[in-house]
Amino acid sequence: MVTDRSPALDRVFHALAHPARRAILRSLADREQNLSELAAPLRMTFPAASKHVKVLERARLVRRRVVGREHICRIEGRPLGDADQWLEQFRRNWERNFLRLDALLDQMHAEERDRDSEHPKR
Amino acid sequence: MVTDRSPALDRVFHALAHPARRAILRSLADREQNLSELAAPLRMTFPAASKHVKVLERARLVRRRVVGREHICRIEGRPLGDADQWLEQFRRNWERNFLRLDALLDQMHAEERDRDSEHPKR
DNA sequence: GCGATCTGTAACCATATGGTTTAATATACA
DNA sequence: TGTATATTAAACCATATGGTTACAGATCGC
Repeated sequence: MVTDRSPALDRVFHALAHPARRAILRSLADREQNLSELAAPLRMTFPAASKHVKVLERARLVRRRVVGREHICRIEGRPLGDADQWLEQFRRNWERNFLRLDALLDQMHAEERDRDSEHPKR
Repeated sequence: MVTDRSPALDRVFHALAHPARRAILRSLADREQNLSELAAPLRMTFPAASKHVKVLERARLVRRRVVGREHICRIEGRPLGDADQWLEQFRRNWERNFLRLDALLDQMHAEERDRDSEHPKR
């Protein structure tokens, strides 16, 4: 069971809530990249891009290793799976309740038909 | 194709990034509820809870209709599906690249074996 | 060693977020 | 008509966010 009270989930969804950070993730889906490579396509200064990577790291969506002067980043998939799982579980729950509502409506219609056949209008 | 630059997606993920808002959604998954009912279980003042509902509305995750003095809220599923879709597409992409990496490693190992068989060490 | 490169840190700014308290508005009810 | 109820709005506060510029450290290549 995925609870709503989860600082980890807070950080993951917050990390996903900015287009620059989603772009960084997408960029990293192809291959590992260092900070300069990640920052280049973003229309902002390097420090701003660096902060976005830090947000992704706090959410554990990205890990970095330092090689010489380069900081090489890669995606960590598990937290993304957590977000996925929350959404999927939620959606399932919700759809189940929709089905329940449908069943209720069917039942009401059936009862209505029963009443009509017992006490025909005509 | 889901793009990274999407204010709608920004709002959805941001809305999901707070435990109170996830709790509200979960509560609404069971049944429609007015603001007082939604606010009751949250450990915060009514106005604070009301603001959270507004955030969910801005993300189009929740719709309200006014009946007398009550504001009755229900979930709107489509934007949640968008988030789901982004995550799913992203995950698929990422896993595909992982498979590609596996294939590359297999290929490298195969070439290594070929070299070894052409030039045996012993 | 020296200059170019990759990154971090600090200081600053405007705005957003998440909460509070208090007051105002509209509706239901007796 | 008056009172309780459901909700919004306004004012305020502390902190976070997202961006900038300027500077400080490492480290690579010559």
